[in-house]
Amino acid sequence: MSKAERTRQFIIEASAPIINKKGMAGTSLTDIMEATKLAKGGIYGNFENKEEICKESFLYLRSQLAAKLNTAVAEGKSAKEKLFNLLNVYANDTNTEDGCPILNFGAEADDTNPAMKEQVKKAIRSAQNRFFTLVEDGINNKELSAAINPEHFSIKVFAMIEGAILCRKILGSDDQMKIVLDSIKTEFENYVL
Amino acid sequence: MSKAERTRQFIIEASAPIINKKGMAGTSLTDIMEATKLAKGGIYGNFENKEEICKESFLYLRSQLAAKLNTAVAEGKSAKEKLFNLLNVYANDTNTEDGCPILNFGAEADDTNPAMKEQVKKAIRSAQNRFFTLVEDGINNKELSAAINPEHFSIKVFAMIEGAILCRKILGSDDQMKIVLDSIKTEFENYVL
DNA sequence: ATTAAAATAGACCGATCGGTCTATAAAAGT
DNA sequence: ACTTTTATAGACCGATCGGTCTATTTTAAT
Repeated sequence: MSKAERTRQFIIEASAPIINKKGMAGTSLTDIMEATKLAKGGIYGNFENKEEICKESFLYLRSQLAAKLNTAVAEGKSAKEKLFNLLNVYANDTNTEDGCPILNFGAEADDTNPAMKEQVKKAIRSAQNRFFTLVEDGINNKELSAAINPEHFSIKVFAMIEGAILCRKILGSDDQMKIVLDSIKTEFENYVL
Repeated sequence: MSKAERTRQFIIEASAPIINKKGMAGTSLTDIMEATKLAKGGIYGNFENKEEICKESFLYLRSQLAAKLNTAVAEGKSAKEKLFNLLNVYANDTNTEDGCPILNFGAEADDTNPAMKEQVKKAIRSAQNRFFTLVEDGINNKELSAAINPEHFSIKVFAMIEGAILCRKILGSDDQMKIVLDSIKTEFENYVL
């Protein structure tokens, strides 16, 4: 990895949490310069513009979270264990400390930034697909009743979790997240054979 | 209503949809001047600063949506009808065309604007309470089984709808919203006596 | 160690930001 | 109709915005 590549990566990792917190429009280059202790030249030698930093920051946050979620699933031995592990990642608020990047970037990008919106779209599909595959595999393995609809379940669960993340941030409490996750678990249990 | 009061209200109504779309940081005074066809003096004669415009815009959007939702509930004759009417408001995307203000303002305000965050908190509580009261009344009226937990139900439903609004905006499709709302209806039916 | 290439600092740019102030215009009270 | 009060236009402000460019430093190849 060349110096520039390392610097580029360093800038992304330093900027991502700030942009996730303050938003794309709300984060200035000064913020990024302070976080990286780099001057303008150091930043713009590695990125074309601020938007590129935002995009790469989102992709970084997304991949970081995805890695945790995928590991959680992989470590589960049964469909139930996989789902519960997965939900527990969301339950642990240090994993989405500054809020879910899908929610943060999505809410800002929807009407203003089509390229970003497209990236968020991919992230949503991928997150939902993680639930979908888990359930579908469970059915195929005869671990789960065929009565569960993988598509509907994955959509509902993802929506509920995103909503709960919003509530957690604004209300400043885990209570509702716990209720939501417990309810998902309870419903899921009905389909475990 | 004095001229100033009317102008103030006019500014709010013209600004609210823009701020809801582009965000607080993303909306400039130039945007507001263009939308209102007013000069700086006209704006700042009626508001102390941009933040006040943002706050009032949120309150306006919130009350507009709340009015629709409350009407929907009021027009229902049974608990079931009330809930279904309520859900149908969310289903109709013209009502949350530029996204739910709770989601838009909440995602932006959480880490940067404590005063705004407080307003969003109230809005969440109020939205959840609408579901809660509806269910509780239904139980008291013997319309609903006491097996339904009003608190859990209201939290789950609110979270799911907010998540579905996000998905609708980003995915550009109503499909997931429909699935979510249908699923809420189906679950609710289990408790209708 | 020397040199060629790559990467960074930071002065600088025009544009735009939110916000102020005064002179004018529009309302409203008499 | 006249006057006083209120409200708005728009020039103006310093600060900050994202971004460029060159001089210098750092890295890496020889």
